[in-house]
Amino acid sequence: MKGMRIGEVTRRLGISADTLRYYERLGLLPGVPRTAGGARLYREQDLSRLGFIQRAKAMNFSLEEIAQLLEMRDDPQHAREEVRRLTRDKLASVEAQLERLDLLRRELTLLLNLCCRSEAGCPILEGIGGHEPDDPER
Amino acid sequence: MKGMRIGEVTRRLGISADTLRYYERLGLLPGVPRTAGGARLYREQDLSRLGFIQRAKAMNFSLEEIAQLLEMRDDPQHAREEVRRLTRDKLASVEAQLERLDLLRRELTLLLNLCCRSEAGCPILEGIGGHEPDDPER
DNA sequence: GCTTGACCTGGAGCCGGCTCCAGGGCGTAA
DNA sequence: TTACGCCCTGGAGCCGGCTCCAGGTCAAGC
Repeated sequence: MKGMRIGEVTRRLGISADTLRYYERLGLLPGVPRTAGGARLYREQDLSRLGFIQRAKAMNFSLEEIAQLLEMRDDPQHAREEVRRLTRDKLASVEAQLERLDLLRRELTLLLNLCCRSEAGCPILEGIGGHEPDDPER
Repeated sequence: MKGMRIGEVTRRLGISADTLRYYERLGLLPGVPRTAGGARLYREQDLSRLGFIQRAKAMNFSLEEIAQLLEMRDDPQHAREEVRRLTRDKLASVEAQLERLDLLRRELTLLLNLCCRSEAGCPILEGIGGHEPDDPER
């Protein structure tokens, strides 16, 4: 047995067959051999590559970025600086997103706390809206 | 003058005319009056509604959620519980996202630090990949 | 009357990342 | 031989939130 078929891979890695074929079309997974009948036969290195893709995805890298990382993985000699740059950029964007979300969290928390204390009106709607709702009578 | 035309609104709020019409199609902005010639005439309450939409968007509410918030804003009597539920849900999802991102930030930071110290190999690629890259020779 | 600019409409296109489908082939078992 | 399950392909559809386009109307200025 020189490899496993696509159904086996979906069972092992939890990636759908459609997605596996999609990755191949994108060029993320080149050179997967076939049976005489045309079925894909994934080798160990193909599974390893797919694992890499899954972990990079879990780190919020896009498929395009993952394609770059894979290129570097295939040729690590001249890659270190680039990998670091990509990683630094990703870290920066993650940190920016964290900051935005943290601000958002504080605002939402504040609104909820206000809402618990308020007797009349809805502080959440007012908090978002600034002022009174539309008055259709005027 | 009973209102401003769409170009004026885009200048004031920074929302494109296409987007304004799109919001109207979605039902977020009903009942905008027209000139005899068919041009939209936005009133104060329409601008206020658009401001509400912008702020809710900045709080990561989707347009669908914003539609619900607007309904409640239009009828605040029976809305408080629902607004609070929506806000609580949003807060929960923001917190979950924050947690994921914070983990990610720590992993990326760790990889970058490793990379600065390492002499051979690329700890980032190895960190994502687990083990050796594909060997095309075998 | 003509040009210019702002506006209108319905519909298509874009992004990323899948997901689904029709219509076929391959291989094994009964 | 027929049925079944797995696999193949190219292409379309989906999500949200716009964005763009062609072709038309309206209003003001010269």
